[in-house]
Amino acid sequence: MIRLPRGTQDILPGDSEKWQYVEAQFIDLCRRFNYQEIRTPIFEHTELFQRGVGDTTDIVQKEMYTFNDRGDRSLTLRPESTASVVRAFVQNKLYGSANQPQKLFYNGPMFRYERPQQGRMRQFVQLGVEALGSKDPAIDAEVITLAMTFYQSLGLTSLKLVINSLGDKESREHHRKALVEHFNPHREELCADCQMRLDQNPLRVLDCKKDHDHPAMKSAPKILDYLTEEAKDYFDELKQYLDASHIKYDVDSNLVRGLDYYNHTAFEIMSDAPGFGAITTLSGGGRYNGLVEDLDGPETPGIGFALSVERLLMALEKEGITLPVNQGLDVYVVSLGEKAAIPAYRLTQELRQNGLKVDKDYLNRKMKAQFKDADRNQAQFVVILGDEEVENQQATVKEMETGAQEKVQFDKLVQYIQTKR
RNA sequence: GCGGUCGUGGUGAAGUGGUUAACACAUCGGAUUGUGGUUCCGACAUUCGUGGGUUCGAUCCCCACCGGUCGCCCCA
Repeated sequence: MIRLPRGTQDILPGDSEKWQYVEAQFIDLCRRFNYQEIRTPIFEHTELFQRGVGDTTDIVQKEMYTFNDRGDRSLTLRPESTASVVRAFVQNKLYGSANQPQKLFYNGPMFRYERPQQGRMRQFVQLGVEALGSKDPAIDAEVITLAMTFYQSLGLTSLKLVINSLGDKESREHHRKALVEHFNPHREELCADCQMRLDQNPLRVLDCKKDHDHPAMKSAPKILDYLTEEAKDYFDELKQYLDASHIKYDVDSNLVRGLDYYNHTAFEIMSDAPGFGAITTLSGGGRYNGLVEDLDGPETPGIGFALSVERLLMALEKEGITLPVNQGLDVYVVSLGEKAAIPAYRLTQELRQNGLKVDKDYLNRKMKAQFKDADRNQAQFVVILGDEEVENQQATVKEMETGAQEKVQFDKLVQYIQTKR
């Protein structure tokens, strides 16, 4: 038997309805915020991610699905969407449009070669938005609000929004220097990973869980203390906007995002619902001023976020929230004997054409078994057709909940059901 | 990529080095020639993730691989 590749999953009936529901809700919310959908390819030139996501990131260094096609081009299954959206923005000259800022949303599978575990797949689905062309902190707040509103509208309550500012280029330079100076004397006491981070990306040392309790960690210089006036004002304004819309948040000066392109605003939304293991991050995002230029576009600020549908569904389950899906049939048509076969089929179609959700038996089952099937499908009505009904052109209609049944002329059947349901 | 743990029917799960692999749910058939969600009776794994090895003999022991899961790393 051929099994599916590691880290992928089949989404089967019973679950697929949840996916459809969640995606539909997201699209609806994006429309209300006036974000429009963009669809970009699932694979791109490898170089896009190397330049866009950053060569030093884990994603690029060890998690990409990269292959050469028959024309010997190096292509990569997208590990995230921001780089692709920015590429499309530049290539299609969306910056030239009168429609600024460009507010875009997307929905699709992403691919990362990682060791799978619950909530971490090699193919996973992200919903996200990108807003390009504005550096007003109000739009940062809007993006964060959109994310929080989405989760809340689905009924989630165990949410934790964490925000931080990574500052602008100047702030980061100063902070970086301070970090290196601060940690260098303690170099030998830090874990092996941190020793490497200290050279490559000192900011990440702050994110370490192993050395979390090291005294040097607590006294480490905080990025927030190194922000330029401008960056500080920006962060303060963002907080004011969030406060004004009653979005609760924690400021965590150790929040560092894994991709190179982030600056200023960074945020994560986590779930502290009981039962979650190591993975609690539901979504994350931030500002990426400079990325458009890095990808050969004109100077354009941007901010966005992405959320994982897999983790969202997990969170809903952990909180015991059931989505309003899987409604039953309006009508199940039971047919008995050869004479009823064609009339039953015809009536089934007629009911469907009138907007009703209808099914019938296709296994030539006995009446009892057909009723069980109707039950399994939570049918509100059963229409019974046998020799007698065909003879008189009258169906026997049974309302399942009450058990009451009546004879109804074939040509009155649609109307009868529509008025009774 | 590293470490731990697990892998028995559609599902949840017992079990043992030796020819009957429990049990429950689901499913199907019957009791009840045309009526469901109740009850009773019956059926349902030549097979225990895959491959190899040890053995007279392995689902049970050993090895490898595959897959799930947990932790680390990192993230969505």
